[in-house]
Amino acid sequence: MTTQKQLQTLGYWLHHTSALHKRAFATETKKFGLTTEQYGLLLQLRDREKVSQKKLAGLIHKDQATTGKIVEKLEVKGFLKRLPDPSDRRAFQLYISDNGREVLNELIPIAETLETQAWEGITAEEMQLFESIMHRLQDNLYKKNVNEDE
Amino acid sequence: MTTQKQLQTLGYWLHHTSALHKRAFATETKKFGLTTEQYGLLLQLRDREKVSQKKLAGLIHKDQATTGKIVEKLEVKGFLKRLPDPSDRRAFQLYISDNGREVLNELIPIAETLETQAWEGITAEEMQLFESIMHRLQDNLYKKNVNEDE
DNA sequence: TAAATTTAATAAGCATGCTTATTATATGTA
DNA sequence: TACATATAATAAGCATGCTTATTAAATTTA
Repeated sequence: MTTQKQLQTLGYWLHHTSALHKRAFATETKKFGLTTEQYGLLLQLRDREKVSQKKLAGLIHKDQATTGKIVEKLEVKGFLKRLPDPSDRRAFQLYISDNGREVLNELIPIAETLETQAWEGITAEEMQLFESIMHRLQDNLYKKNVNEDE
Repeated sequence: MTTQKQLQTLGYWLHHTSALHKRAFATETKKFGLTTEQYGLLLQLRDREKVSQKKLAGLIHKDQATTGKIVEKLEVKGFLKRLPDPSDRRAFQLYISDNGREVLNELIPIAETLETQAWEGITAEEMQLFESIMHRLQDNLYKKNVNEDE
């Protein structure tokens, strides 16, 4: 609408829409006290065992330091366990806990409902195209991140 | 690809793609030391005068506290000025500074180039559809944020 | 006008996210 | 084996972003 918006369309849309989604998730799941990031991390652990934090960081597309902080919080809440890696004393082996599975069982339907509501009025074809465009955007942006190491 | 991804498709895509864009912007503009948020805020001030922080927060879709922090950083860097509002002693009137305009003149072409590169291989029609889907997603998510107050 | 309520900005506390540095441990090479 | 290098995790510092509380000033109302 304004000239300004034109100038930062993609960044504005991605960031703003992402923020709206994050806020909606927070509202819906307030009583569980998990952020979208903690939820996403737990999901990755659900069907995996002995994952190191380094490996997990790759799975959730975050850096190791950030991943470590989120893991720490989930451990304090009792939703995952950090066991020593017998073959590498620097590393942990992460496991989701029973409490973690239980909270996921509550959160997953909420996340799915939110997902459904977010896509309301959007056809399957449109979703597919959206997905395909997102892939290309990610590829293009990923190349920019990788190629230009200072 | 995995079951996990299915479960948080939208949140994952929005957040991850947004992060890729933000990192690319940071890489390209490293020497100016402005974040995407600071850039977006300055853009909003470019063609406006006497904007309060409250008003500005609405323009950039952020809360007042966060907006205040970003304004503070831009003021320290000399890219905007905070003058007292003569009609309301609680409020400021914000103005972009000459230095702010100069840094925008450097940043805008970089942001535009990044935008072009991000959309590479995506047709004008696809962009339009993407935009339209984003609008609907935002509408749907916005309703969720507004309607369910506690 | 006086008291109650609202409002603009800020502060404090916490979570994510990035970068750089540190520590302890592994691995590779001489 | 000894030394150099690489690696997993953490710490510290800073920015965004949210929530709740505070302060001073504005507005409403009684």
